[in-house]
Amino acid sequence: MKSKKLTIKKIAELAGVSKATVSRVLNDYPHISDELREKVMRVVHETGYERNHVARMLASNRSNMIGLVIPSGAQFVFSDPYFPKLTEGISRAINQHGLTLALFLFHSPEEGIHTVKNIIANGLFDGVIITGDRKNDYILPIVLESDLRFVMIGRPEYGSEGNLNFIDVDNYIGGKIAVEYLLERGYRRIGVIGCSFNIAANDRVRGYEDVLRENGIPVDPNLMADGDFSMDSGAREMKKLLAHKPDAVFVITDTMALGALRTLREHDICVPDDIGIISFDDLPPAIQADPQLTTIRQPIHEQGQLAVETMLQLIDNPERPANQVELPVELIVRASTK
Amino acid sequence: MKSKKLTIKKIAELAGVSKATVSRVLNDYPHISDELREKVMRVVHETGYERNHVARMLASNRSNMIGLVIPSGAQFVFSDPYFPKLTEGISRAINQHGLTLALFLFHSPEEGIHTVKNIIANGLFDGVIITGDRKNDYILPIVLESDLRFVMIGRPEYGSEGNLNFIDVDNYIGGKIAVEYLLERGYRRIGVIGCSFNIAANDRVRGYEDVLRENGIPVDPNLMADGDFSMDSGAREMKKLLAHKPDAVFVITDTMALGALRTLREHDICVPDDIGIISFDDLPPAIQADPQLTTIRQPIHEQGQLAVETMLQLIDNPERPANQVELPVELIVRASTK
DNA sequence: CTGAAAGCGCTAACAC
DNA sequence: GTGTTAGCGCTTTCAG
Repeated sequence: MKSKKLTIKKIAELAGVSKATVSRVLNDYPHISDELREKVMRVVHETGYERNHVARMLASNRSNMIGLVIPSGAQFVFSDPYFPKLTEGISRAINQHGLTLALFLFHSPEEGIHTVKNIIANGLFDGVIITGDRKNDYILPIVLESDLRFVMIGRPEYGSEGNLNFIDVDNYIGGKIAVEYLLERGYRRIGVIGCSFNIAANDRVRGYEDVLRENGIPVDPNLMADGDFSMDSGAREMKKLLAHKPDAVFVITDTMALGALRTLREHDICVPDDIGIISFDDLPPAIQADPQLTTIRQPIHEQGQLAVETMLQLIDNPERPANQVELPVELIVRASTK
Repeated sequence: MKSKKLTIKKIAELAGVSKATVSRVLNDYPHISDELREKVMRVVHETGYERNHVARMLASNRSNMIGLVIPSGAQFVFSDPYFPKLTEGISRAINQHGLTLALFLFHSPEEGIHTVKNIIANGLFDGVIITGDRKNDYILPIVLESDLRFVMIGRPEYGSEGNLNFIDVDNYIGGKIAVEYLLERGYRRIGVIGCSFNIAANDRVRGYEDVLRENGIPVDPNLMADGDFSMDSGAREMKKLLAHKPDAVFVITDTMALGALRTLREHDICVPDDIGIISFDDLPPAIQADPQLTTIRQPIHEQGQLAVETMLQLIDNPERPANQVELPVELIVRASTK
């Protein structure tokens, strides 16, 4: 237990300079004589002095803390590996830039609203990264009212992009690629399991519809099911779809695809021979599945990285035009399609 | 965009009292006249004033921020649902107590050491929760040197508990229960897939060994495999075990059990008829598995909750005797045992 | 029970 | 280039 009480003042005394000089040295200011810089740094190293974050925050109005807001009900957060992976990517970037990451999970919309209002009010964070591409997002309106800096993971609803910063993924193209591949492999009665309340999911389904139309195949509502991102919903919706005998299904999430696979197994329907399955994400479960999933890979890690970098740019220059990115996706062929 | 610049000073003026009084009201001080209290609160509500966190921190030397340190390589963090669930539980408790949670993931030991040193140095956090029950923990020694408050999730190595605060789970008992159940169901050649570098895993395996001995069954090293918590290691170790023809295996983690199941499926070995599988955790994959896993449930959520509460007690009273808890576990029978 | 005033440790003008 | 001096917004003695 060392009870240090080193302040910038003490360092200044020891080095025989002013507090201001110490501060400048520590903040890498341009015009300082090498002599003083060295003198200060020596004392700093000898004493093991570290600046007090809080005092810096108060004086500089900058905390180097970024919040990660995950409004989705907490149940999603640990039932779908998407969020852990995203968090991991963000954390990596955060560490690289010497920031610290605060995590906000909500267990009810009320909690979310309350917490976000708090974040805004106490002005502790340099900015927040907001995940979730739900339609009717309840967080966004609150944040928009404030002057809290934020970047979104996933796009806002079409038409309301304004000059919001967001990092999205090419969900629409991904949907097209998936269905095009299915057609290419000879599948014809292609179903889809989507999720109506999610923007990304909608985009993927839109890709599905467009490809069918482009190929002169009618879009059959009977072949379109509506899940909720959970594995169970995948299983349930697949069951419904089965009644209409699809020969392939585009499940817009690996996790839901796992559920679909379960249903298929229960019905002794062979994948990929009796029915082809293609999904979206390429998370670990895609490989762990049996058969391994053909899927559209989205660069989750990169999304996190980019979100942090965008945040940093935003902090440096609040006036810069918004960063609106759509990261490319990639077809990964495995064993769930023939 | 409302550009509020409400300070305690302004509130004091509006309410016609001193800053100190406002501060006292806001901090629920005991002896204030109802009249003043009310006057202040009215102004606060009307204006929507919120205290500035940072200023409070500086003045009070308390941040209400708790760090969650997850030293395990980041790959574990998103390949095993354990951490997401733990994080979720902690987050819930954090929110309930009006704290904020900072998340620290490391991508290399160096990063971990550096970050932890930083946490200690800048004195920003009221305390940290440290997960991971690795033997030879590299974080612990650093933290012990400092006066940073911390509570561990998972126990430290035996003999070094001292007066450390930790929230563990009854891994040893869990191991015993698992193997006792296997014996009860008539299995006799029982193998185990453990993990040598993890304390919790060791405890579970110790339970395994002891039950066998207690029942006069020799502990056969050939039936003991060493995984690393990954699904792949489960698959790999099961393959090795197969050479020695176990009729049941206690896999000390759901995730590894999933891997084991994969191997078994590949070899057309039927679970639970040809071989019984029992695991530990009871995470979502346990239900998603085919067959669903008989497993020992550990209360991950509760662990998080307790860790936060312990932290809070520690902050209030640093001198209190250490809280060393072992939460009970529970047998959950499903379909992977006959 | 309430107010005045002194900091918490640092940064950021402003002078020199 | 470097030092001086105000604060940042709040809590917390210390009087009264």
